[in-house]
Parts: sequence; structure tokens; C-alpha cells
Amino acid sequence: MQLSKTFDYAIRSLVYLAKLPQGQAAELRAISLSQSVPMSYLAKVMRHLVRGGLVTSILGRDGGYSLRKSPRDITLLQVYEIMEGELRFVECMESDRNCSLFNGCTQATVWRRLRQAVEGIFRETTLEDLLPKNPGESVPTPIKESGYARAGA
Amino acid sequence: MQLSKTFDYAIRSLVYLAKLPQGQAAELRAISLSQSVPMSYLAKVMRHLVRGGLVTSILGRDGGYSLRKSPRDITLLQVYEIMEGELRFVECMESDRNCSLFNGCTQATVWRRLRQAVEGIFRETTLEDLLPKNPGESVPTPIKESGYARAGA
DNA sequence: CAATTGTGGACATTAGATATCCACAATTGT
DNA sequence: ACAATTGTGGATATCTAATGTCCACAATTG
Repeated sequence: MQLSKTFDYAIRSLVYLAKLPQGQAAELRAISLSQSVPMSYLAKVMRHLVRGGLVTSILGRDGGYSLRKSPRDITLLQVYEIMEGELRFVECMESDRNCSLFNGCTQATVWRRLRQAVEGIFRETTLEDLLPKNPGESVPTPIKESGYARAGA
Repeated sequence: MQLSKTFDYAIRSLVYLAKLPQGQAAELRAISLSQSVPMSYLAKVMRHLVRGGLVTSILGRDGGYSLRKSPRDITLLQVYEIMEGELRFVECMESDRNCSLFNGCTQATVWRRLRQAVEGIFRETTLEDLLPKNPGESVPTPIKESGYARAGA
């Protein structure tokens, strides 16, 4: 029932990018350091996000990563599916392909209900909801951080 | 985000026991065969359920396992906690013990919401909900034994 | 006593997540 | 053109947790 670190890394990185001043890019090293994630591993995570269309990468000097969409338009469900593929709780979520016991499997209903719930939350939560500066509805924890927008330069 | 096979095995076994005529016990081998779960592994699962108080075990000839409560009084949450411990999605669910970044962790809210949702479903789903309702349609679990497969009715 | 059935824990295996490495391509300043 | 920088791609390694196996033993019953 655990979410993978990979997924967590991805979210944190996206949040990091979302905090940057408009149009600015952050390099791998900066993201990695800010979150104590191994650079070489984070590189892999970022590639996924690039391929997934959420992030743009710039090569060469002063290169780095930046968001490709507004934080409001990036949902956790998108991130999840890019990083982990389709959301599922058991192997045999939908079909009896791999399960000889599928016929009359009474658990299937529960798994589906679970997925609907989780998927719903993921779909309704956007990157914007994860930004600290918004004191509104979904971010109750008060943040005492200052100068979070200092990157690169 | 996957549920463990162990958890699934536990549920299936409990459902199997719930289908037995009142007061009857099923031995390890029977449960194992009915679900193609390795006996020696299932033994371990069953021990958890016994220690967890959901199941009684009887040693010696004609021994086996039987439910200790009514299916209506066994929730999936109980089963989950017995098998896997407290429900959590990330290491640092509640405290900053292991996380230097906890202060200002905006994801925590989402993880909590997730847990509430899943926990809710688990708490409201009982073993009884997993028993085949209509003897005519959804019953047939592929069990080779004689009269076991029929519940209630 | 002998047969059966579950218990307990040590151990082995496997699969997937996590991490590392290195050669290379793209970009930019000099 | 060249050197420095920055991300890319993929092969490989490591680590961990889940899953599975084994065996000696305790309890029960005929």
C-alpha cells in the first residue's frame, strides 16, 4: 500500500519547479540538493517527466528543467500514470486474464471502489494545491520558509 | 500502490471459512488447494489471523481453522492491520522523525486524505459483503470439494 | 503409540525499487 | 573550432521487502 519514492521524488521536483519565477529553469543538481535525492536517480525521474510532457528540458549551459504547463493543469493522477502506469491495487484488476478464480471473485468490487476513491483524489489534486504560498483551502500547514524562489541565477 | 498477495490470501481464506457450515473447520490443505496458494506460506498467513483473533485453530485429527466472529463483524481494516500493520502510504506519514523536509511538506495533506478514504472503505467493508449473494449467478468458486461452496441460502 | 494437524522460526528465493555509471548528444561562451 | 556545461540513454549493480520453503516440534485424537 506504499507509494514509491520515485513518485514522491517526481512530485517534489515538480513542486520545486513550480516555485521558480516564470520561465526560469532549474538544473538537476539544484533539485537534487534541495531534496537529498541522488542526482543520477533523479535524472531518471526527470526524464520520465519530460517524456510524459509535463516538463521541458534545456541542454547546454544554463540549461535545466522547467514546467510545461501551469501548476493548475497538472494533476497528481497525471504524474502517477507517467511514473507508474495505470493505477491498480491487484494484478487482476479488471479481467480474468491471469486469474482462474476470477469468476465469482467478490473482492473485485472492493478493489474497484478503492481505485475510484484514490483516482478521484489524485485527479482533483493539482500541483497548485501543493504550493505553500496558497493559504487557501487545501493547504492548512503554515510555512515559515523564506526565499524559496532563489534558484540558479 | 499494490496490495500484497499476503493480504489477498488472508481475505480469500477468511471468505472460504465464512462459507463453511456453522462450526465446521477447514484444514490448511483444503484452503490452500482451493486457491492455489502454497501451503507452507498459507500456514504463515493463517497464524497471523489466529494471533490477530479472527480465527481459531484446532490441532490434531479433524483439526483446522474456523472463524471466531460473525462475518459481519470482521472488517477489511481489521484484516489489513493484522496482516500489514498500520495503513500508510509513505514512510513519514505523521511525524518528522525521519524527514528533514517535513516542515512545510505540502504533500502530507494529500496522503492523509488518501488514507482516510481507503481506511473508510476498509472499515465499512465486512467479510459478509464478500460472500456471494445470489446462489444462482455469482456463486461458483472453482472448488473441487463437495458441499463447501454453498453459503447461507 | 501412531497418525494427524497446526506452530514457530530459520532460511532461501525472487521481484521490484532504488541507485550508480559511463559514453554521448545538444547547447553556449570564448 | 573548442572547451565547458547540461541533459540523455541505457546497461548494470545494490538493496529491500515480499514471497516461498523447510524442518523439528507441540497438541490432539483414536
